Amino acid sequence: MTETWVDRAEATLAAAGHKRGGARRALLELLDGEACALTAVEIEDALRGERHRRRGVSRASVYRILDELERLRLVQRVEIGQAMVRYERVSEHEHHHHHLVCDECGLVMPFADAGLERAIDKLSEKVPLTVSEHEIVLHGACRDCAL
Amino acid sequence: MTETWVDRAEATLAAAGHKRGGARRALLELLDGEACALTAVEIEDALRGERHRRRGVSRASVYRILDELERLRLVQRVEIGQAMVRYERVSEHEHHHHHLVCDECGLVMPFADAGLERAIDKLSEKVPLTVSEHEIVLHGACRDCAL
DNA sequence: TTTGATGCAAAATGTTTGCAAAGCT
DNA sequence: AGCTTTGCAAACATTTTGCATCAAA
Repeated sequence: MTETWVDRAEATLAAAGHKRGGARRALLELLDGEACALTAVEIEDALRGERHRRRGVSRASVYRILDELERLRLVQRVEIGQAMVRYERVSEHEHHHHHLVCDECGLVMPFADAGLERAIDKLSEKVPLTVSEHEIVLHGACRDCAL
Repeated sequence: MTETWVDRAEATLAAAGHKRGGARRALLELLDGEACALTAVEIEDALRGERHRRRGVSRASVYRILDELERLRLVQRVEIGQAMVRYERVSEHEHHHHHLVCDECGLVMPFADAGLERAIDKLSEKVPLTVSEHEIVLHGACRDCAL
């Protein structure tokens, strides 16, 4: 891969008429390194922590930036029934995935399944809605909690 | 069907040691008549409106009652990315269904698909989680909004 | 030097809790 | 009577907004 997600995001933002900004850059870099969905508070905390020489970003900015990234389809909202919304980057190359949620401890894991995607795609054409996205969440108990 | 959902709910509640109450009864009757998921506020408003000679129920009670009904698996939470949680009754007889959401106008519609359920059930066994429930949401534009 | 980006604080929204009054058994 | 249920208001948590300041082009 020659273009990182951060690069694509920056390009998309520029094309949409945005100037650059340190807070947004830090947030993009954080999301690029995350495998799965984070909440706004988790993002804020991760950015405040000094690891990776990142700068702190105010919560309002976290929300504003995520909102704009979502509008540009660079991140997607993931709702998994935990009161808080989660966000994760949308990658062009990687496989689309969904989420497993442990209702005991709150653990969130990604999963992907080609058969399921096929079933959803086929279904999407038969439904009274022009489908643009779909979200699947499996709830249950993770291995640790199921003991 | 000889037993309504309201009857089953009342019986389940009684078995769990609950006394009867007018607010809960009104809420049960409302949910029984609803085809799809409602938010707490929609429930409160529907109950305040005098149609069906229903009584008003305070918002705190709406939440408390829904919470208990969810614990008893009489209603289920539905999260469809609209900031508010929705609730709908769980029927033993009717087919399990999922949701279509119009991101333009907020319309929520139910749908069911046996093939999809099969795919999910099969998948549920292969995943590192003891799956108890699943939720599928298709987002897009409804017929009116897609014009 | 104009326009967008950001931080801070206040406000708005959705949900939960504490407590006293009312209702069920 | 002794318990649960309910309403009201206050508390809470998350998200959004207003406004002044700062930074990019």
